[in-house]
Amino acid sequence: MSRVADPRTRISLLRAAEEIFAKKGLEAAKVEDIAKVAGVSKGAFYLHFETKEEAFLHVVEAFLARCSTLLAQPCGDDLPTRLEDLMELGLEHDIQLFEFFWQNRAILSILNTCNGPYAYLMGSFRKDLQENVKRGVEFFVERGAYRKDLEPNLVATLLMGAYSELATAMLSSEKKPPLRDWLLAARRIFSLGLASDRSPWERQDVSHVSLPDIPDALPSEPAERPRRAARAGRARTAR
Amino acid sequence: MSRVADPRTRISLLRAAEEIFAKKGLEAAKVEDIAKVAGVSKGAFYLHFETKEEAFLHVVEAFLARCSTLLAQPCGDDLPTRLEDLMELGLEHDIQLFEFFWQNRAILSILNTCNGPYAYLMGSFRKDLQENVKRGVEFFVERGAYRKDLEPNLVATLLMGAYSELATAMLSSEKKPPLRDWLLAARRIFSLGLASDRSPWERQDVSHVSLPDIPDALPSEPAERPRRAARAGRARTAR
DNA sequence: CCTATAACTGACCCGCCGGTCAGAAACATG
DNA sequence: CATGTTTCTGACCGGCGGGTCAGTTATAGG
Repeated sequence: MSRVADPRTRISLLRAAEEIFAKKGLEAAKVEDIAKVAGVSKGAFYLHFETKEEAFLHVVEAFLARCSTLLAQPCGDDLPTRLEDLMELGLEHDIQLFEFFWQNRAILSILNTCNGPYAYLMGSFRKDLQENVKRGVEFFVERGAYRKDLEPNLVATLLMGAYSELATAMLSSEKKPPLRDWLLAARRIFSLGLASDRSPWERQDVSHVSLPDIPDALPSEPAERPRRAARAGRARTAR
Repeated sequence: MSRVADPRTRISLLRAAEEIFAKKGLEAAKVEDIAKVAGVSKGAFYLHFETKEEAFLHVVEAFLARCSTLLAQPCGDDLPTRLEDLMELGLEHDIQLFEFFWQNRAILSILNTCNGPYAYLMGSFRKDLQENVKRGVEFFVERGAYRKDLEPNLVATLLMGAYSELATAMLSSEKKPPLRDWLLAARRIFSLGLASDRSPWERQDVSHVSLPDIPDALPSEPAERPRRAARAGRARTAR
């Protein structure tokens, strides 16, 4: 007995939420819009989510969870011993990660819109990353590949910033950039910058790498006037 | 004749706007709160600004304008010729910039809260920076200090990301960090990473540099429940 | 002190949007 | 097909907060 829920409803709601939240941010996103994009009524939305915030958290937290598993560096004992192989492995890991980011770029761009009470989402994400990168740096320092005098937290901050900026550049790009080239070039620069004397990383040509001329490709819509209708006149006086 | 406007009113309104916008973001900030913090009525606010958005733009754009002038690199002809001096000058410039950021950290943190139709603010800021950094890189490449095979846009992206992450770490710190140490360490790493063979930058100890253990010092208030009162029960059913 | 003018106040207005609920529609089962 | 059960609809509610304006207060000038 009883009617069975259309399994596509929930999924299209999540999809739509992803899209609208990414475009407008949490506050400015309207539940009606989400429902409309999903092709159902507002009532249906509230059958699947208690509040707008719950839907938001559902989308974001699910993404963060998937990120966490991906971020877990392969730090077991089956690591190659040769430095070159280690670097190669790291590069592949980077590429895989960025590939994932590209696939989920809509959700990723939501993270930037988390303000005020939801800043902790972005915060935990960063912390996760930072901790991870820091461990990687320490690993290489211990092995003597990176200089001993480096402050792992500082280096991790720089690395994280550089890579997250790369990710941002990717987000604002229409078509998928040459991730391998980008990440290889980045790794080269940091390898040379962090290497200890006895690390034999040679310089190589990466001139074929292309980056959007300037990442001005921000898909900024023509600034649709927000919320309420604009006022008629100017401020009354008082300068 | 006529009453003269209390000159402190406008200023305290701007101050208050800065504070509230930084704390809540544009959407969640309430005009009443701004007025209350400024110690005037809501009506007074609307004597000085046409809309909430206008006040927001006023605060942000004024800051961006000041940034622009600071960002203009000293690329005249009175530049020193020795590479070491050039680096020293660049470092001083970095320090000055970060000092400015520290002084204006409240406004700076507003930029992150610009979403949707106001994303272009952050966008133009980044573009400005990127363009600037890129020119710097090209300058060093031309002089033979950096490798010729580097893609200036890619390098600029990495640099910008690294430094803006540093700035973020600074923002989430209670007391002013040792900017000179941070920036010196960063410059060392990138110098080594970008240098051409014939650049003679020696490695130096920077182990005394300290960075907050992990920048978890995000001043995230205990997640004050946003906007409307929460609902009582759970979502009705539908799984 | 009187008057004109502009700054300032705060109670009020009103549209938007998060959330609700009575009823319609869909489906399973007998 | 009748019946019970659950999904789904969409008109509706309520309150929050941006914006207004009639009235009050401060000041300058006469």
